[in-house]
Amino acid sequence: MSAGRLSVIRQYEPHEIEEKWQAVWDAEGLYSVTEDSSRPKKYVLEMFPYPSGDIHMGHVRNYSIGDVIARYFTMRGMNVLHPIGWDSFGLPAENAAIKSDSHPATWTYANIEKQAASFRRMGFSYDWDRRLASSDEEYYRWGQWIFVKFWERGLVERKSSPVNWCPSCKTVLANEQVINDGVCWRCKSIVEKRELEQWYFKITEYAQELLDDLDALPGWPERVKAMQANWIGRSEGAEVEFTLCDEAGQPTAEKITVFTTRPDTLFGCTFFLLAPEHPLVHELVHDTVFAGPVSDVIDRAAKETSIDRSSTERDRNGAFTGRYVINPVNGEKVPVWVADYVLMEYGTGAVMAVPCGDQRDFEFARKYGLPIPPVVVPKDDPLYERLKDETERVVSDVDWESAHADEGIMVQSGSFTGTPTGKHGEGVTRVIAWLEERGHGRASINFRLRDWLISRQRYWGNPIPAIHCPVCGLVPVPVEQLPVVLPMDVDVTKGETLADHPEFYTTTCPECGGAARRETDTMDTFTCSSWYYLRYCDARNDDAIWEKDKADYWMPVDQYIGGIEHAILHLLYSRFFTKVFRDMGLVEFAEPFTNLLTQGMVKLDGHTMSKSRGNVVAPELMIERYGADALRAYILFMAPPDKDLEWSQEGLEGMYRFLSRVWRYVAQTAEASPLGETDPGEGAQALRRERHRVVGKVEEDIERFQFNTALSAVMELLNTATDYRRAASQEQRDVALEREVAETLVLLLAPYVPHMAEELWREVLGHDGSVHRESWPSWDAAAAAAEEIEVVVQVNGKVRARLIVAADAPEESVREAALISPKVIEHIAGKTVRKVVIVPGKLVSIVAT
RNA sequence: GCCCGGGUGGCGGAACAGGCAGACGCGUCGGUCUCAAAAACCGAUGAUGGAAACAUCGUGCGGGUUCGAUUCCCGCCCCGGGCACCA
Repeated sequence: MSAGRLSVIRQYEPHEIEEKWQAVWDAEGLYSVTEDSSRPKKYVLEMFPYPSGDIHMGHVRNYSIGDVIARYFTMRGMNVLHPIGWDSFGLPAENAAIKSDSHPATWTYANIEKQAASFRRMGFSYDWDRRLASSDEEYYRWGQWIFVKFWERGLVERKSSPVNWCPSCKTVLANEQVINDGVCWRCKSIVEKRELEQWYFKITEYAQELLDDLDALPGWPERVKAMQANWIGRSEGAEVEFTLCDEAGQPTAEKITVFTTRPDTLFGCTFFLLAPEHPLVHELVHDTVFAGPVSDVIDRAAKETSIDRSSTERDRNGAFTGRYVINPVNGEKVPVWVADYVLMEYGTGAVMAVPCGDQRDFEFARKYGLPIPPVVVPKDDPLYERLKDETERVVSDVDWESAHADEGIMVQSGSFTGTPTGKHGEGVTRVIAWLEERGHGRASINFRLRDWLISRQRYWGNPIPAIHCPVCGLVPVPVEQLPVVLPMDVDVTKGETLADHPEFYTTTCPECGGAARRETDTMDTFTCSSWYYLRYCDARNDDAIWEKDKADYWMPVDQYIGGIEHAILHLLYSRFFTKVFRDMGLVEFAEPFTNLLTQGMVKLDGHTMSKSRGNVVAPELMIERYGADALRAYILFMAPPDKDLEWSQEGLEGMYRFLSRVWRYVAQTAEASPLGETDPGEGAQALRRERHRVVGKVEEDIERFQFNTALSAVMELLNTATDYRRAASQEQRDVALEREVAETLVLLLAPYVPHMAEELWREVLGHDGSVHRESWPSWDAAAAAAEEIEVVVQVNGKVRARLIVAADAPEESVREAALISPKVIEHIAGKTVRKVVIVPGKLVSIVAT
């Protein structure tokens, strides 16, 4: 094209420009921000990375999404905070140190530098002044401060209970960190149960609010909210107290409380169950003939892994303890059994068994020959007619195949007989009222959520600031003595932890001054990531965790971007921290992340890229070949951000080709004589319309995160522009319009391909300032609208003709034009037109029979 | 079992809010340029039939609503994810 042109147009060479602009932006401080009350703020944040080594495609995708959003908001006139840091405590550093015979810190900080360099090469618009690493003393000291403050608020607890132990990581794990039926979230080993004394954050105190406030997060994916709601697992029901009897059946002073969602079925409780781990079990059977069989059940349960325990079709085992409890509703003596399907972790570890209404109890009753008296029957069951007026128990067994857990009518249930009932039925309310009046129970809510186990028996983490004093007990390290510095002379290659370092743990009690021992466990790394987004607001503050005004200016995060794998880990913990901070008066809001985008995975051949599978495509290699800009644009072009995508090298080449075409178009436009006449022709008008339409489209698409279709629209604009240039003669070209189109292309692409856009803007188009300080191009809906439009004509639902009509043509004339078009006449020949539907500006639908 | 997603050409994907299914890109095929190739550019590309005009079919399956359904409703199938012996 443009044959005979004398000057040589520069080609698109990403490597000649990318590093150059990265250095310029740094020097100009382009992405440093401060609070500015005159402009609306936006806080755009991607989940900070673990410094695992080289960056991978998942990073490229995550951070490219955030970068486009941040740059777009900046162009829209917002004051945008877009920080980066590293989640740099954690086990992989210890493992790597052992392998390479070095120190976790060496490995960690080397990786941080490596990743930071990669992020710079990608051209991400971070405010590097706010950079942080959670393993820095200036950071983790505030994590310890949080621990002490939580302690003051009664949110820290040290207790003994059955916990998850990962034999490979050699540490305990929180419930949230045990995934897929009992494997460690990090190393995928099968987790064991151990009874250990550990540190907890009392997240359960916030269970209700964590659940309720999900409704206040319309900007979160439904999927994530559903997962959190599931995890919190709220159940409504009642606590019921059963009095324990002695061997002779005489009531004792001891009461055992159970939680049930179906207090309306109390009359059908024919046995009572305790979890094998229940503290009372041993005492009940001690020195009796029942001790042997009960121990068998306990031993068997203890040997099972969580995998066995959760397998569905599983035999239920139990043993009678020889003891009884009294059913409060009818005074009946009910045998107490130990059963392996009762979980110590849920409710009180004791269950009232109602075999007619619960499938597990039903199966257990059948196996051990226990009675199954029906107490809730559906009206269509033959038992209903027989029992509908029976208040006393006359039937003690059913011929059912399974338990009846659905709605029905209460029978054999004393004064409640005849009451309709079910999960939320009238019977439930009435029985609860009855129990409350007599002091046998109360309405109650139970949560599946457990307290957050935060102690870890590993070196490379934030030391728990607590002291064990033989006199004063557990004492927090006073805040003015913080931080408890993690010593660097621990040799993890020899398997050492803080517990092997007397220099570390030997101390004095801050209360009594006596000899004491420092806590040697470190905190779960998820405690570090639960508040980093707040620290970015005031990252260099040495006097306070953050200045409240700064946090209140920037927070909450307007757009958070990260992987779905944190749906109930990091995202739940961070919500909890934020609510506590609010109660402490540190912030004014209750939720940290207003909008959440969970990006999909990057796959190759249908599998996630992984070193072990050997299907990793290295981003660095792609940058070398095609430049960071093409990589950024391409990873966004492949699919909407929340969907998984399949990597394709050919596709990346296509993106590079597109960028080269943009480059050529802009370069040729910049060279063209600006003296061209204004071209009133249809081609120029169409191009002008397309320019306006595309700006509007790209704007709309970015705002709903459809980066793929936004880029498609830019491609369409380029296609229209090159078509126009080819079709228009040299003399008639509207060079001013082409210049406008070229600048528009550069501005629209600036968030995606920041280096190329900058080079074209400053060096090729000759502007003084950075394209990244420019405003988003304006557009006008009227200018985007065509004067003439194509209207489709359907006859009986099939497209038979197309009409070109004026955009403002009245319906009646469109109707006439449709009915007289030759194709339509052909298809309605011999038929009667029954109906004509006109959709303005779109189509005419003719019904003829 | 319960709760979320999803199913559209050879491939990635598009279709705002019931209105031309397949935008845009990849791949493939054909062409221009070239001694030749690469690059670049131009054109074709859902399936079937046809030389073509065109016709019929087509968004997981079966129904329904509607002038008109990828879109709404009912009933299924398949795939992915979460929870699950939770009382």
